[in-house]
Amino acid sequence: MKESIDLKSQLRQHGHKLTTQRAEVWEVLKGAPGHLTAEQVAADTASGVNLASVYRALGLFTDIGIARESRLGNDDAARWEVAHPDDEFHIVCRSCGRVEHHGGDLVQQIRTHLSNSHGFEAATVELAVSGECSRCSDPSAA
Amino acid sequence: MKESIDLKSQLRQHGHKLTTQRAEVWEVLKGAPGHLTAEQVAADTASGVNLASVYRALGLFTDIGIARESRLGNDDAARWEVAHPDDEFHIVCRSCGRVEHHGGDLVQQIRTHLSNSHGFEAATVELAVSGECSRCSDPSAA
DNA sequence: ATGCGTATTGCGAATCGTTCGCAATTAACC
DNA sequence: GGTTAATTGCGAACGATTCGCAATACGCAT
Repeated sequence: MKESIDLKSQLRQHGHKLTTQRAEVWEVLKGAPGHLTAEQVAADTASGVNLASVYRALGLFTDIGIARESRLGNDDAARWEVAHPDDEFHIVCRSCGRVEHHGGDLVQQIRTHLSNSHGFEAATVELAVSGECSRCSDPSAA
Repeated sequence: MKESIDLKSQLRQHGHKLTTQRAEVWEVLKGAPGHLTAEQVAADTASGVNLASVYRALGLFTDIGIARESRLGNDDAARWEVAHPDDEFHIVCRSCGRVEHHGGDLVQQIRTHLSNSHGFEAATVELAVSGECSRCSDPSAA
């Protein structure tokens, strides 16, 4: 079977080593439900990878394109997640605090619109929406 | 003639005083081309308002809804601007570094899409796009 | 398997943006 | 003009992130 992303080869491709710490950080990131702060990642690593090293690993993953960093709404700590193949965006429910990912073509539509109407070629599209998720605005949907 | 926003009455409405510092911060914000960091605002005030006070003023303006805070892409400092009546979004050119505002119905489309397809009622929509603006991707447009 | 050379780690100190505590000041109302 | 509570300015405190550097571990060749 094929793992979504082969960390070792990705690192090698960019001239970096596969270390146990990087592997652990990657595992945590892959296994996490949503976005994690560096601190959360550090706490979840099997051997308690040093926070500074976690930052370095996450920064590296982001640089080589296998992770994505984002700074949601009001929060002041950055969060990371595995880079999904396609654009996606976050919606933050301000009632329950949940952060959900949304894929779909919305971001693609945004790109198209910007390109057509404004001649702007979007490299990254970061969309953070806060509001009431269906679960919170309509309790019957719970 | 009618000023876009009457600072004094806005403050009063929410039980706050109009101080010279707040007025200066407001002037800077209104007169600024784009988003400013707190530090930039402080530097631009006529009498050199203290940075902490600038933060307090900006926070207050944001709370009462007459300013808007945002944290663009890679930058790690928050920026503020006068709250425009409608949703808008920022596009950051990674070549020239310019930050442009865009109004239009794009954000409204996003709201509609989220509401219709996901039952999510968006309160705030923050969209930050980075890429190449037309000026940079096509030098002839300069 | 072993050793080498370099990338990487861990630690603590440094940095940056932002907030806090508190004494001195000042706006709003009489 | 006087009273009083809100606000300012300052410097210290804070949390997130980065940096410097000695110790360590990976990848490669042997």
